[in-house]
Amino acid sequence: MSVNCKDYDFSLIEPHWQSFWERKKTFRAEDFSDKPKYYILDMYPYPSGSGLHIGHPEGYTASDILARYKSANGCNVLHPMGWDAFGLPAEQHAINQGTPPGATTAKNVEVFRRQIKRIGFALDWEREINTTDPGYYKWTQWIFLQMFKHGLAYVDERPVWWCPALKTVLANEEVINGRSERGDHPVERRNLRQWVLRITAHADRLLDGLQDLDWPESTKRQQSNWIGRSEGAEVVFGIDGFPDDSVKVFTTRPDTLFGATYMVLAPEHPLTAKVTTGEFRGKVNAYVREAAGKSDLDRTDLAKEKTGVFTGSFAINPVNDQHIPIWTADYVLLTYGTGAIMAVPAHDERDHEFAEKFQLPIVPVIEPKTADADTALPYMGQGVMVDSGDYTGLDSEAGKQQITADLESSGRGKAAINYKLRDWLFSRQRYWGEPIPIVWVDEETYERAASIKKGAVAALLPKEPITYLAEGKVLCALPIPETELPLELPETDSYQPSGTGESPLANIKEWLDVWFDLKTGRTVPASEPVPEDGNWARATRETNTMPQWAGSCWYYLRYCDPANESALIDPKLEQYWKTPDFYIGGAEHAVLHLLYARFWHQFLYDIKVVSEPEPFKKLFHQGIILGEDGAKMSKSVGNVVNPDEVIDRYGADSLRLFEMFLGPLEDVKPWNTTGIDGVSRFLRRVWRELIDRDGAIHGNIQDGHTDTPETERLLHETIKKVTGDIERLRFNTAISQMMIFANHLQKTESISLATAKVFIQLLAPFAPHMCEELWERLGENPSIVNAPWPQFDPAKLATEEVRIVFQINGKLRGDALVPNDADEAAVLETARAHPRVKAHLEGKPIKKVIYVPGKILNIVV
RNA sequence: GCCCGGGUGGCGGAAUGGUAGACGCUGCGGACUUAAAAUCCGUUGUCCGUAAGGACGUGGGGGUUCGAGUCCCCCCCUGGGCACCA
Repeated sequence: MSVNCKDYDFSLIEPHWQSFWERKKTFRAEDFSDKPKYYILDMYPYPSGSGLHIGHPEGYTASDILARYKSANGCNVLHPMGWDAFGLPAEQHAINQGTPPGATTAKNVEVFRRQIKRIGFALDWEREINTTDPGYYKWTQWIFLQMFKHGLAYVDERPVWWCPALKTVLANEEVINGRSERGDHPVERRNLRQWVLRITAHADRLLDGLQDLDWPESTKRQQSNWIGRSEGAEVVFGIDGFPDDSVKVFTTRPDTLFGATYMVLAPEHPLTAKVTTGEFRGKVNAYVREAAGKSDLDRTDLAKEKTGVFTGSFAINPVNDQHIPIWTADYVLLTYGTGAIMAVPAHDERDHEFAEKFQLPIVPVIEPKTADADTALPYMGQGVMVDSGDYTGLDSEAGKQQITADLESSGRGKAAINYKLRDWLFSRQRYWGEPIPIVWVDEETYERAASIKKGAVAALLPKEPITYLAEGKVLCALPIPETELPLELPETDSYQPSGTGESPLANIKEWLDVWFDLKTGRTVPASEPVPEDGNWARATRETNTMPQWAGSCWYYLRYCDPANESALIDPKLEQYWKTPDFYIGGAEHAVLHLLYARFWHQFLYDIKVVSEPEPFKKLFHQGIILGEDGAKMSKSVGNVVNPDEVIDRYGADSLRLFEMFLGPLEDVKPWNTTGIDGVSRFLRRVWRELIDRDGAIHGNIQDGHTDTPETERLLHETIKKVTGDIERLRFNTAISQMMIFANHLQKTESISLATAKVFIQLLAPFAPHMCEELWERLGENPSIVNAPWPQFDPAKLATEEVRIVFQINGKLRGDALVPNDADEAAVLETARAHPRVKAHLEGKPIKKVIYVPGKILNIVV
């Protein structure tokens, strides 16, 4: 039923059709439909307290246009929405205001849902998910347990970013220039017990898998750089005076081994203290202490000037037995390679800078091959080896192979590959995250649990126990099996961090200390008596929670089977929906989310939960919308545009249309308040052309009317252009074309009803509310979504005459209409008759004529 | 420093090597109106010219081509990512 209004009153039309779609479940995705499936995924939002901002509807509108277009093309479209709702802000709100994070989150989600529904997206709301629902995070925990079982999760005491203000540990990626990403507080290094995921085990697969993905090249390159694979060799150096020790270094240039004039150990390298000789001990100790106190920021960004001290010892170069001094310097990182380098100042920039400063010898061993090459040192390119013993004269590439092979056969080295990628620090000392489903027991208890045949706990144990040393006692990790999941967050009144590096959960004693059934994994508070049946032992729960990335690593799978209580996803549904066919979201997730999710997906592939090796075949990044002043929108600058206000004033269809009309989807572009008047005018004009002042079909729209050839051609041009532009996500030019058609409509006496309907169909994915209303008023049954997408007829695009442009020496001098099939001679004749062309040809012999049929005739004189 | 993008009217932007500036905004002039809003018509790259027309014009400099915003080389500016990764 259409809306009772005569004018284009979006405030009535939009809510009407939104409720129609909801009642009729218009956008419900049908499991196992015979239609081809098309799965469109938006990066789901974090429901912040400030509500939807103008950037959200950009990507969502783009995916929505595609969803509606695919539906009209006969696809069974899955287009879901959900909430990435764990995270620090709700917890900080709890600390400040005392409101439980769950309550804050629920409220924020409600606001987001209402705001998103107001924009009229073709979403299947029955599949809505929320990462903080126990029914959802049960499976996040389940995946963690599988990783635990397969040896991909481990515990390590390691230096991490500690933020004193937030009283929590941050991941590398949450630290920007030595300050916390959230809150901008200073951070420092501290050693803490952490859960770590072995993402490095997937380094090669994560790199190789990129190849076949239809992703923006820059995003692939960013991931590839992040993984940072480099090939080279590990070389073993002896140490003079320490016959039982040796130092391994990693180098990508084994061909420069003869140019190694000193060695550097990272200050934290275990051998640094050991090889330091008496007279240098004081200096070295002081240097190491100082380095330990420095943040990575100080060690990298600010340390333009290289520092370091000599240890007093000498390393022995395996290729020529040369003794070279061993230094320690903080430009060598413990966490990359072996934490030690051979320094080749003639062929490495950093080593060169260091050698110059400390007056260490610089020995060139590679000569550029081309004569005109820059011979200044350091020379980092390839070339011919010189002063390199038996290898002298070899090409550096060949020398690399040869030296590596020789080192390998003499046991003094081997080919090696290194990555910049580090294992993923996976624990957070926070309340508002998924609890890690682990309890800690002593060694003896662990043995008991491991020995229980057919025990749910024993079935999840990794090959090697995960242990750590606490106050002299070894503690072992036992999993809480699936039957006991979800492990829900306990309720509490205090969300304050413990301040000791442990999460607020550590303060909840009743939850923390339990009796644990070593067979089934059941738990009972330790304050209660031990249950009589079972294999009970005392245990302490893990208090760390998972990082916010966890939930988003697999959410796209859950949309396919959101309510399943017995599996993450039903295999049959996984087979049907597979992975998203199209994924859209911000480029800020180019590395982290997209890399972590790929890692989890690859793991799920290995354990046969999913059947495709990669989660996101096709990816697109929408650009950021800036404030009207060209600056990033921010509350403090006061240039934030609120979508609710835009909808109040112009309607959701205008908002959608304008977000798409601003410019290319992938571009960063400024908002423009007056610009929205243009698209709003366009919509009102379309309405007025089709609907009379009394609300009925306009008199100019006539059933059975024969359109002029011009109208017909323009209609088919528009079908072609809009269709092609949607396929290529070029929505701004699709809208331009529809504006051109509307402008024509206005200048045309009458058009057929059929033509009007086709035009409305083209516009419907962009402005769905108004088009549903018009569709019905033109006599069709809703929903317009179900009408098959219009096809253009190439025959209708052809014209009998074409405009040929005349150029003389490449300069435009006129044009004329010529018959379609005119040959060069005929066109040239027409051109020569053209007064302006004639004037420019006066007295000049024609040297050459270039004729491009249908386009141009260029006369060279 | 390294790796990616991007520089086109007053503004957002459009242009398979073939009419640069589509479409929209703004500005200006006009119609309708008592008035306003809304709507409609015209106009809007720069310079010369009354006009017809001409010259110039896609960050700068060179090149390829009958023809370059588009392809090649050098440079400048700008946005993003990484940053002592051996």
